[in-house]
Amino acid sequence: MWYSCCFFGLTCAQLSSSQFLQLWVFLGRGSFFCEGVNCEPESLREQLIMTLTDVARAAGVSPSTVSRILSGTARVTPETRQRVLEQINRLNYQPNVLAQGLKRGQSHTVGVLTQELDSPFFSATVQGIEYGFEDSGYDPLFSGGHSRKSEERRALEVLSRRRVDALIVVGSSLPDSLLLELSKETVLVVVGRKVPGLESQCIFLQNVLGGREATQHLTALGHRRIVYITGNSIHPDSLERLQGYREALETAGIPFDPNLVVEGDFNEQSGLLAVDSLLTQGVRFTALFAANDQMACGARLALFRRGIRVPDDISLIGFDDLKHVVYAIPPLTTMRQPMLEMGQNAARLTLDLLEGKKPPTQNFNATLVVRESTAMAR
Amino acid sequence: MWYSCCFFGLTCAQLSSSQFLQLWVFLGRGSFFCEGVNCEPESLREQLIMTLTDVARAAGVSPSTVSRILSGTARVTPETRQRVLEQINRLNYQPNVLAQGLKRGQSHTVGVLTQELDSPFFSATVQGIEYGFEDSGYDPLFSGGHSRKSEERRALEVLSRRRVDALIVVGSSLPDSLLLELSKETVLVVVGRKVPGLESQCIFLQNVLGGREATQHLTALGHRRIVYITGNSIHPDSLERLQGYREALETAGIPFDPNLVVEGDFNEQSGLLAVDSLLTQGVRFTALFAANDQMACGARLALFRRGIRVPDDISLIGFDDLKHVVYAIPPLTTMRQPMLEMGQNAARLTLDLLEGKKPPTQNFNATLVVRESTAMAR
DNA sequence: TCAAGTCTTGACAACGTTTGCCAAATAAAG
DNA sequence: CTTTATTTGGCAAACGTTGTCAAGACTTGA
Repeated sequence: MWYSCCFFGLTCAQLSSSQFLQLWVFLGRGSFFCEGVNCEPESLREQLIMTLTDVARAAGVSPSTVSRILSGTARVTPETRQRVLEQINRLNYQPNVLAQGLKRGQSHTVGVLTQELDSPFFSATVQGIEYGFEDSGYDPLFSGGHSRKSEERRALEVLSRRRVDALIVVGSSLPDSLLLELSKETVLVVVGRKVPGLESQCIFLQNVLGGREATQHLTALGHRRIVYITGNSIHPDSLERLQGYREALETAGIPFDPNLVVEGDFNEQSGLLAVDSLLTQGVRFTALFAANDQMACGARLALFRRGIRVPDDISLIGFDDLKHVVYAIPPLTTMRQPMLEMGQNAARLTLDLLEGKKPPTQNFNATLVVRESTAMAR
Repeated sequence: MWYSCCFFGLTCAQLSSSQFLQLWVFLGRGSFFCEGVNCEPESLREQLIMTLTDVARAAGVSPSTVSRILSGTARVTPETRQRVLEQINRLNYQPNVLAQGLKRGQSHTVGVLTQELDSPFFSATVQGIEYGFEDSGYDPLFSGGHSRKSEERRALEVLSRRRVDALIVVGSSLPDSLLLELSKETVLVVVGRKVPGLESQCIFLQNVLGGREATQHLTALGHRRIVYITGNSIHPDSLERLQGYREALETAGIPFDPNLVVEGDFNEQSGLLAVDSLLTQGVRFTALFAANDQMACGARLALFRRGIRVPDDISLIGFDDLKHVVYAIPPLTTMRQPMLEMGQNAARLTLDLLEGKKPPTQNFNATLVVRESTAMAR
């Protein structure tokens, strides 16, 4: 590649890359832009990373002035500002965030601790977070603790080395106590989980309400023997939805039958297994409420394998409203969880907290979306 | 909050947070750790961020020594090393990556430019990338250009401000020319796309092979009227798979019928629409090959709505092998695309490139996974 | 015993910013 | 034409590292 550039009035065309570099080094970066000097902007822009000092030299002012203009805390003549801005543009200057971070003692980065990034559930939340930080000056730095606890601690370490200004924890298997500790050291927001003593910084769903509404939908359709497939049994989401399930049963005057509650782990396979064991045990039921859509899909397949029709024979309702369940066979009735919004809100909350504001806690509710997997009980 | 700490033999219990801080500032950070001094490690560890200088002071050596020990480029007495290591551990020192980056001129960060993070396709790749960088000392920094082009340029800017050492581009709608430019300035790896002149840094799938194999599977089952639902028409993936489709048709001695090729856009809805229009037009076919799983799901629903059975009436094959299609009704036959592996490989390749190695290009092939959505033509 | 090495360590100057402070330069007031 | 405000912009010191250079301390062989 060849560079053509002119300096001190001299025009040197066709410098090789290395010649160019030598010259550059010899003269010092700024020399090319001093008064009377004219340089092919393209080649430079591509080649080198500009610093604030370069800009200053090019505009004939001191670095401080440039810095102040950029940060807005400047009282400068409009014309100086104009000149500097011009050079910034011409040289395509990008401030070095590392240096800024070092000096200011903050990295303008927010660490996001997630579990599996590939779970459809988490990825929606994560995307919401991304959206939420757009144009805020802060960038999210994702670090996955791949649901193993030791990994999560390692991930936390990575984030701390990068001096993140705040932390968003999505789900996570970290104990409440550690999160409480963390919240003392740094700005912390928790998504999809309710940490006692930290409620104002938690973004979570009204799960018992959701569970109740899902079950009510089924009872309203005349179902009385309704199976609930739990998620990972220690997971509060699952427990709370179970609570809602029981409440709805009670208001409908249906006695709670422990045999109709069967354990899953939030994955498809567990939903399939749950239904299988139910069916082989000969348990009778007319509707299924799965603690999430993934298990509902698994359950659906188990029913399909046995030739049981949905919703004609058995009604099925899920939870989350994953993108693809609109195209399930039949399209799945489910409780929509506004994951994108929750993620966005987490970002907003973090930003507010960083600015010292104390915004009010926001409640998120699951909403029933009726599709074709539920029908009147026969 | 109260701190209790002892120094110079004196024990001061119950210092308030501000008193503690005053003392700290007055004595200088290191003072607390000098010989004969004993300090509640917990409160300190939580409270302050340790610097290399703190560690040096605590261990009674110079910062340079600590730095050398950490970077391994040191010849130090074992006992000094021991002493320093002890302090590092005790103070829970985490190096400041920002400062390191500034000094060394590299951030140990790799920018990852993606489109929609919520697409199941991309999220798998992204996770692969994450895995690939684990324990490498480099961290991926994700930045989503939400498939709008202007966004992508903005994202690129963000990454450049953060002085990323390398760039991984996943898909992206950025023009080839720009990628070529970028590859001159920085280490660049492209995933899921083949940029002419940059093949050795591209991780892509042998799409025509995949398309051919998918179609061959159908022809082998006796199908002769096979529909191909394209992806976004300008997308090379879709075009190459079409190419494979045509090749397979030719070897099977089946004439190519343009009426059997119908346009989609990689989303579920377009698959549904495609089948709908085919059916209302009265086009006859016995098998469907969708350019990705999402469209296959859409197609499946369209067939379901019309009471057409899969695979009894019509066979259906997808592409990608998304996680959830194992639980489709019926489980979907598809071409598995090793997205996780490709992501991991992208990370590895980037790492190698950063180290100046020139690893050989790797080929990725889609593999047929037969499930229950395809059957012999009647 | 001394010169010439080897080893271990510390001082110091960067890296690219930001910011407090201070000195010109200008404008306003006497 | 002073004196006093007010603006404007430069100097220099950080921030937490790293790497070069050289100074001591200690060996070694003559």
